[in-house]
Amino acid sequence: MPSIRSESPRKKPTQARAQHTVESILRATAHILRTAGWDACNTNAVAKRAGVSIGSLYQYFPSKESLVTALAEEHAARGLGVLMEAVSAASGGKLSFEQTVRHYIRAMVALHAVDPKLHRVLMEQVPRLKGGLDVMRRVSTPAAALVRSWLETQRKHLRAVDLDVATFTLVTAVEAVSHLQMLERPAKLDQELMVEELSQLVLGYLKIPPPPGPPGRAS
Amino acid sequence: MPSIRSESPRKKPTQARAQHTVESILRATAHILRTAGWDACNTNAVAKRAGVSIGSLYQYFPSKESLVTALAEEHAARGLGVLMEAVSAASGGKLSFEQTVRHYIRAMVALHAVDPKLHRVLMEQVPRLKGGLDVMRRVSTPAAALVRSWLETQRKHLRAVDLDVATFTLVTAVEAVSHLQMLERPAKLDQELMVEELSQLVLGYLKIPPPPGPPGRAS
DNA sequence: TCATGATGTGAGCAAAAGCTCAGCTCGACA
DNA sequence: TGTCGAGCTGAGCTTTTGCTCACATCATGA
Repeated sequence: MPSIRSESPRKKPTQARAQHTVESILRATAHILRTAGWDACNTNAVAKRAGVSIGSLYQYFPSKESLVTALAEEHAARGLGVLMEAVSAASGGKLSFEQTVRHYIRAMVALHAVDPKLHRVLMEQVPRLKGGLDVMRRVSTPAAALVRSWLETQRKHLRAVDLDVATFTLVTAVEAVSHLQMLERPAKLDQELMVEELSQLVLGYLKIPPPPGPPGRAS
Repeated sequence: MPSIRSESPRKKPTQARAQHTVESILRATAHILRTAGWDACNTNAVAKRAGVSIGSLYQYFPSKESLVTALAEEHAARGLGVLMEAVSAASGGKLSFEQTVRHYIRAMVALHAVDPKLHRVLMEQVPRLKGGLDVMRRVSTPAAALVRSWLETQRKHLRAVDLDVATFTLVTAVEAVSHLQMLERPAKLDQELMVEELSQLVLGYLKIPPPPGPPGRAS
């Protein structure tokens, strides 16, 4: 394993044939990561599954890491796209605060349902690859900004919170819970219930608490 | 990399000298994982850092995986111990519901502060190792049971929730948020604030909501 | 003191996997 | 029909690394 050997930028595919080759390679990588896991994902196996020679693979991806990173980038872009779509769909002003939260959460839960196994492998392995942290940041930063700026417009519904802190807490919690739910699929906990629970979690955290008094509570 | 070659149980150390060897090996493994990461953690490097020969390492750990798994087991046991301690410390009946939640969360946040880098590597890599999922389960199952059984005693403070679902949601969210906070250390978000935010998150999710009416809220 | 088993050593084997390169095919264009 | 370059091939080189084994050393009980 010669670690970092060549970091020269490889040629970009121009002809349709080459586009197809690159696409096959990425699809094969995703398939192997999803079904056989990180350890089984070596460049020879990817090339074989893609139906191209190992040499072709290295024509477009200078290293194994760059291959996985490229796949992660694609995966991340898709995720960010879903979030942006959800935001613009909810920005008509027709939905209440509560309804909007539920809408976002439903989008996130649905996103995690798409390809949870691949998502897991990428989340676990990409951060330690060269450039992997950048890939992660290129999604998480705008995603957080999107959430934060929405929260900003909803100040009147919120208790006194620091928006940065609240964004961090909410994004992390929603991501983690919906991710793990997809992987472990606990009995009783289907997607729709998950949306409900996460909405409770988020709303309970954000909403203005009632003045203490009447409602039955002890201590 | 001969994958699975020998799975024979290796001898358990009996003399003090051997105990020390085993301990050195585990400490070296932890050190390398923490400071140099998963890729740098090969058996030769571990042996070198531990100051023992590679042969000695294989006398006690039949494979690289068993070595990491053993470390994970130790790490996990420590974590479960902290939780159990927190539960017994809070079981005097002197603390209110809110105070107890805060007490648990403080313990969890403190736990994640101990060795976050190592924790991250183990959480990311152990699940895919042979027997790794069992190690994870041997902590997460009793931990969840502990939380669940406490919630059960607090029914009168809770809104109508399925305890299994609530346990899953809370444990996952608290773990993920405190873990990520330690790794990213966002400005503004110190440990004490984290405890506060997570307590808000958990209490907002669990507590009986107020009857709709007077308190200022829109929509 | 000696025997015996536990413990420690490290050169080196073998397999895995990243990656190269010399030469091939294919297709667009003149 | 010929040229030229983009694209494709796969045997095999090289490095890494998990792991073995023949031998040395240590500790303990008789």
